[in-house]
Amino acid sequence: MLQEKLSAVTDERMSRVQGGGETDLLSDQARLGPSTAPAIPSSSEPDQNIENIKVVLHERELWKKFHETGTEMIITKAGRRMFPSYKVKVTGMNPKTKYILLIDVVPADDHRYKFCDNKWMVAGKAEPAMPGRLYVHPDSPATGAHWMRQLVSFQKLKLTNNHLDPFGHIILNSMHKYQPRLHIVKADENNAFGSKNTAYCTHVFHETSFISVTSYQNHKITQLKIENNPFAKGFRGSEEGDLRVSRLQGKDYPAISKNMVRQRLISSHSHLAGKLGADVLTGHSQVLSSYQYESGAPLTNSDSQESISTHFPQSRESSLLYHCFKHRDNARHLELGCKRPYLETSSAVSEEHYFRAAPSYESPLLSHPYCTEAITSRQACMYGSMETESGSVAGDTDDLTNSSSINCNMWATMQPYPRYSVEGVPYQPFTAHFTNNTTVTPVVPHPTSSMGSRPPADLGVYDSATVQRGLPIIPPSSSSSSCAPAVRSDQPSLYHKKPGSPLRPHRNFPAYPTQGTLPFRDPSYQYQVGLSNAGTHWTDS
DNA sequence: TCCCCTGGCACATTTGAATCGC
DNA sequence: AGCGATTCAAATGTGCCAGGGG
Repeated sequence: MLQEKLSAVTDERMSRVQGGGETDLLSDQARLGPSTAPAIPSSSEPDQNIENIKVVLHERELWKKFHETGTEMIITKAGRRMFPSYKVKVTGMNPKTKYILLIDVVPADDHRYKFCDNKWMVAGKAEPAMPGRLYVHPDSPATGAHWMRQLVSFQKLKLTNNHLDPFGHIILNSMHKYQPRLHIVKADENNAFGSKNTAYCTHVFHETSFISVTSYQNHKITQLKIENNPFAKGFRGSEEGDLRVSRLQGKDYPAISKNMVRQRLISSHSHLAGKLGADVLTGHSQVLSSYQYESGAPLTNSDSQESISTHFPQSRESSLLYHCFKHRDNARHLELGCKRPYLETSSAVSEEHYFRAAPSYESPLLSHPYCTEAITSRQACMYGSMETESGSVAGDTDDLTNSSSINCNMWATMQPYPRYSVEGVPYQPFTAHFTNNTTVTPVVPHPTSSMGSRPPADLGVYDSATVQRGLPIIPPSSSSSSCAPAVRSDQPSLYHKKPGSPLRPHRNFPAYPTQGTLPFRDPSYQYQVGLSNAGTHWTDS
């Protein structure tokens, strides 16, 4: 359910906020003016409005450094942390209200890239999207006071290229560009997942976009990592960071890494080209910059040969996508929004515990940066078949903390390319995983049935039935009825519907960890199979 | 041949248990 | 017995590189 809610981001109001890396809706409105930023709906509880939450990216300058160079993130089979790590300072929360903070990583476009001539170039069309997953902050759910008390760090988030990753890491394709997004979900006893008052907002910092790689391509990025990452201190010690290599190889002379050679050759050979690239960075790249992305368009230029360095503007105001969504209407809207695309569900599997969401970056959102009350008419599909479970659970959740068994959770959701869903690109199923302390989850998949036989999410598209049950299904090759932009009418469909699509195992989960059976530090511990239902009670952390 | 990925390596940091003293 | 500080080993996180596969 949460997944779907989050996915609904694409179909909901999104606003672009600039400056300071802070998602300040009010200031954004002031900047954008009434035409693009409707006044915030009045509320009887202004302090509790989730739209008042401000998020500031920690170490934004460092992020910008990487961004200007072209951030690369290593992905490995075992999972690799992000560096810089994703940390934010949150303000504006209601100290007593409980929130869930989570991150997903969505494709920035549908291109595959290659590092050529010292810059990133489009190398073709993106491979099928990986199974979408969410990383829920271990402290979730926690009170606003908790989140605001200190920096919120997502440093333990890991990226992997293992399509069958059993640890719940975020699965990405190598040589693809991605954009992390922060979601803040308001959830407490009176406003839990699945409730009609559920509210959440999404924050996107463009500085945090990156290209996933299995080994660093840009030597500058390598150096930045070495210089700034404490774990890479062992590679410091020389200006080029290659002294260690010489030591390791027992050489008396500094070794030149392959990468360095390549970089230097490139730079010397294409000095002019590099200059041109720099111009690109500083020039029209800025033009391409944020708006395209924010508007839901791919960041990359349509020209397949154009350097994507344009996507890493050298300097620009920190811009981010801000999306605020709030359920004020009854659940009917949500249900309608979800059911419509998935009506012809093949109720086949009972893996109804996965959330799927189909967020998109459709431009219409920009034109209506924020509009909470008006959203109900076009609620995105945020709820699958959560009603049943949520309803039954809503009241026995006081023992969330006690029921250590539900420490981790994971669910699938749909993740479309920003605007490609219209073009038939299959949505990615999302699998969120709650880390150890998470006790509240939108849904509770059965450890054995749901996870074990889970369809593959890498190409996942859900039919109407599976969506309601949270079941990923094989993605249709293309579907015009799929995405929000295409169906953005009253019942925006964020999912591709392909009745009869066979279900495929999401991945080969070995034995799904059961609650309390895994060592706390065991990676798999984070990925509890079970997802508690919506409407669970929140406990103070 | 080229590009990309994998696994192993050495080094640094982090974590947590064990120990000690108060 | 309880608490805090310290120590130390294991676990974890890094980038680099050789080698392999498509």
